[in-house]
Amino acid sequence: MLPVLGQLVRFLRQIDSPDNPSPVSLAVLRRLDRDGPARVTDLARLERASQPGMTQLVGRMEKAGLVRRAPDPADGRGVLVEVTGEGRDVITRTHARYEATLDELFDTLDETDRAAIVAALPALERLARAATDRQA
Amino acid sequence: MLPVLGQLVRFLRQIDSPDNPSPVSLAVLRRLDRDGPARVTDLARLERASQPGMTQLVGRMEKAGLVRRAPDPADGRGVLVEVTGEGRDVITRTHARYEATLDELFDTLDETDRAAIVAALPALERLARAATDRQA
DNA sequence: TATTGTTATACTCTATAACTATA
DNA sequence: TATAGTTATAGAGTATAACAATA
Repeated sequence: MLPVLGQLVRFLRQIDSPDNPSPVSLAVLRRLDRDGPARVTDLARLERASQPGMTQLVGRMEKAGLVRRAPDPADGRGVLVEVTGEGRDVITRTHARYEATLDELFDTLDETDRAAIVAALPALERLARAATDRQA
Repeated sequence: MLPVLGQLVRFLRQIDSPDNPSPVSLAVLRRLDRDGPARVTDLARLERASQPGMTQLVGRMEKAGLVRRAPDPADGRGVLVEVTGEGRDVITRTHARYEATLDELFDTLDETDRAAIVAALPALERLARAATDRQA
């Protein structure tokens, strides 16, 4: 199972594009889009990155216009990171690109295989959630 | 489907360990173990890396004792890269670690979900192969 | 000339340690 | 003192360009 997943994801990652966000960057964007603004410390913890690493990533993303920083009104030490419209566009474009490639591969399979994968998706999603929860 | 795969694999990658080979490094080790010695150029092509990148990766792996280099008797320009016993040990340990973690997650699912995933594995494997073939 | 591999160089990403500002 | 964030610095990983050796 493991080599299967590894092959798939390394392939997806190699889909080149002008604005190819790193996996962590995309994960941060998706999280901000889904859950709203978050502090650097929380992003670092949730994405299993160091706090300085997250500061730097957020810095690069801000420079690229994907997020913006604002002081946390509730805590003078804190910073709230928020996704921008351009950040949301990147999420949309990246997902569209990946989905298109996946669909293309998917179409090379026969009906039986496609049905088996579709039937397993909810279970795989729960497996992924178990993995995520285990981290926290 | 994509976020599911992304979550799973990023999680697996975060399993920390004293000797955590990079994904490409592990892929090279597995290939050498499965198919025998290979030239740098072929490894670069097969793993979608640049030739200098593969030279450097093989250099690091050789330094770590995972592979050895030997002149290609059939071509004075070529170098044959071969996995060592220690390299095979790393494959075994890494897979064991990953499989153990996957099993642990797997056990949190109910019987229906587990069956669905098991049933989809051959299809997922063909999907991964389609991805790999598309590269070549 | 073409191919194999390496070296030179640079850039991205990430980490640990040291520091600043606020609680 | 503890926490939030940043800066300083270093290392892994990978790329393109230039080079050396062999076909």
